[in-house]
Amino acid sequence: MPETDWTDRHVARWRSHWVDIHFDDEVEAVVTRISRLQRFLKGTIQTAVAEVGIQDFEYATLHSLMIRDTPGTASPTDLAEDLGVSGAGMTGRLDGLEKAGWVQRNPSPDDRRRVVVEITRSGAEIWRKAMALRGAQEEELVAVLSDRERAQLSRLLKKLTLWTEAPREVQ
Amino acid sequence: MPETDWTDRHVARWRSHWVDIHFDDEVEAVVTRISRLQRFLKGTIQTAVAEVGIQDFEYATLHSLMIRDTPGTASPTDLAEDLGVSGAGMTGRLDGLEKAGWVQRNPSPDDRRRVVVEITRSGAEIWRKAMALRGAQEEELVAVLSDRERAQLSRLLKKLTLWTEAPREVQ
DNA sequence: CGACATTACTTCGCTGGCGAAGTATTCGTC
DNA sequence: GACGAATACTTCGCCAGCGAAGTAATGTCG
Repeated sequence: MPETDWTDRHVARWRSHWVDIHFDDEVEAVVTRISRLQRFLKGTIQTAVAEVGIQDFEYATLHSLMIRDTPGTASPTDLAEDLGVSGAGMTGRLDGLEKAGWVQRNPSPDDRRRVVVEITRSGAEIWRKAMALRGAQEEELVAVLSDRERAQLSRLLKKLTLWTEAPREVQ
Repeated sequence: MPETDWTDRHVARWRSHWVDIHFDDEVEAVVTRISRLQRFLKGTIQTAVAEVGIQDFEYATLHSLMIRDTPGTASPTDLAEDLGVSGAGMTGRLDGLEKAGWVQRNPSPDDRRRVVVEITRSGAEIWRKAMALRGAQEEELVAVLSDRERAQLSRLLKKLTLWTEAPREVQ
């Protein structure tokens, strides 16, 4: 008897209760598993950042600062867009990060409307620590797949992301 | 030249900037793509529920009520656990849903501490409408894969979810 | 050059959600 | 069967984030 995961049980339940609603098992399974994996990953980040004494949204902001083309520096607007938060929300985040000494806000020399956010030494340090913990947990997860499977999964996921990222026609 | 997605560019950027940090490209790619797909799916739900005039967390609560073994009825605690919100948060959500007439709170006959949440006719109706819109968009996404690829992806994802759901040893 | 639109942030009022404390009920056990 | 622990919610005070309005600087174009 093959092992079942939460999603298998979910789909079976659905099948028996909602026979009248149009519903593709395989689609629902893929979508549900992606959601559940993301929930798990969110949990790993949560424990990783808690360990170094930082909050998840603070880590996310530092992370976004570090993974860009100009590592460690960006405008509040860029960060807000990357992280999917509003401008107002980013102002609040930066207030907190600045008070904690993890970033610094400087006026832009070219454009006096602009602000340049820069990560500090201690900000980069705490980010690295959280990164390491988080990375280790992610590797543990993906380690259940062989190299071949990992590449296969990556390829299939990329087919989906390419579609989501493609500019959509406006009807 | 093969097409690149956001994740490819992210990994390449990482490679060039952070050569000193331990980092597995394939792991990062898988994890990042899952996150980005989830973000996309969250967006599709957002537009679907907006169309029927309901908020995402309201939809999620109704959904959780409907997909369980006893469709349409549950305790606040069950719902809170399923949805990953606190008890206090669930009280707030139910207050809103009840005021909108989509659920009803009744005292449990067996245990006077308990509350039985039940979906109303209009609650079930609005849930179905949102479901249909959401389902259509998800099918559109997964349709970029062939049947064979879809099954393959589902199988690989299941390998991961099984691991995440397995009871972990306490060290 | 000057008026109007646009851009880049910040402030403000409000809302969803959290953890802790509170209330009521039921369970366990001596 | 009485008393302390556990369970099931709700209330309370607080915080992150949102949209809208506000402020200041820069573009645009007649």
